[in-house]
Amino acid sequence: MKTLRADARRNLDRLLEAASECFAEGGADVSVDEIARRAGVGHGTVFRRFPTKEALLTEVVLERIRELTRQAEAAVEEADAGPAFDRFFRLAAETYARNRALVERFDSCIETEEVGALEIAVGRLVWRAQRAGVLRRDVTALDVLELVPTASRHPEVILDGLRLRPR
Amino acid sequence: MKTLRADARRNLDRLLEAASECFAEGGADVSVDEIARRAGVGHGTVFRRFPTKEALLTEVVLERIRELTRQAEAAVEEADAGPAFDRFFRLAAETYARNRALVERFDSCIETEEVGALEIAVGRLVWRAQRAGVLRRDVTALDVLELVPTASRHPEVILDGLRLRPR
DNA sequence: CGTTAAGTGGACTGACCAGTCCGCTTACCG
DNA sequence: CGGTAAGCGGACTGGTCAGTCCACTTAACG
Repeated sequence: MKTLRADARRNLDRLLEAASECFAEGGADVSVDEIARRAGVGHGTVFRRFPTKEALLTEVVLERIRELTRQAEAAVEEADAGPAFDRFFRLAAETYARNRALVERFDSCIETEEVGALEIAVGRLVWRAQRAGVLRRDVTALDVLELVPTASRHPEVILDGLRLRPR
Repeated sequence: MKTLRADARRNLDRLLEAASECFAEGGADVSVDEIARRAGVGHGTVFRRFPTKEALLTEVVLERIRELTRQAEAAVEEADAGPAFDRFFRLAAETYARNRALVERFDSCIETEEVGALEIAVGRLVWRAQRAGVLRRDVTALDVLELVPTASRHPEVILDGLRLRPR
């Protein structure tokens, strides 16, 4: 993306901000008009930056996924594998709880680089926790990611279910 | 509802059948036209039986909930509380997995008699399992029902999380 | 400044959809 | 049968929404 004029840059930032809020609160069904209004621009402006509403939605969802990836990568650096996994898991659950669009559209992003990177990072977390004997052996990074959405309401139950049972 | 003419009765049955399939497969967003087409009736017919699309959707979802209630009530009669709970839980998870509309609309039915009856039946199952020492004490019937949707993909993890940990 | 290309926003289009209406059809009952 | 009310379905309406277009505005640069 080449350099934008200053006003265009400002509008794009406000647009992404507004879209992020709207999709988080109302899910994928909020109208482009609604988003444009919240950003304080005309809705024609939305379509100059993004060819379709879907493209805008995808960009917003991918940004959330990139954030999760950063969190997972940070957790991998922590000393203690068990708590590191727990912390990431709870944090991811909160992120999902605050982003309806993320829940609704995660699946349609499965094939993207971004989700690939997230899976790798979470895979490391999972591997370390299993190695440390605090996580069941039969779950993969993808399983963990699939469990995250529910975990916002019942984190203790899910985390208990994920822990390795002492014999 | 007074007695319908034979053809009207037949159309109503086909309509409910078609609506059930459509909402299960495509969620709440399938159009009334689509449902009418699948039922082999004109869409005007839909609106003579149900004042709004929402009313039809609610009827379909409530029927699924009544089925779950019957299953829960049957499970309460079983001798062994632990397996009875497990079986119901897995069965409910499958029902959710096959019905998008049920997942999307369960919450909006929370105040209905039907969900009340389901909560009571599941409450009995929960109580018996807790009494038998195989289910954690800190979950309610509503918690269990909230966990069901995820359980279609990872039943072992969720069920393990729900089990009482031996000290 | 003045020029100009980049940017803007709102009017417009076409598609879709829930819900209404009414002239035609048909099951039912005497 | 034949009369009739119940039932039917498709044309129609009004509203919403994604996406296009173009006359106007403005940032950027010499």
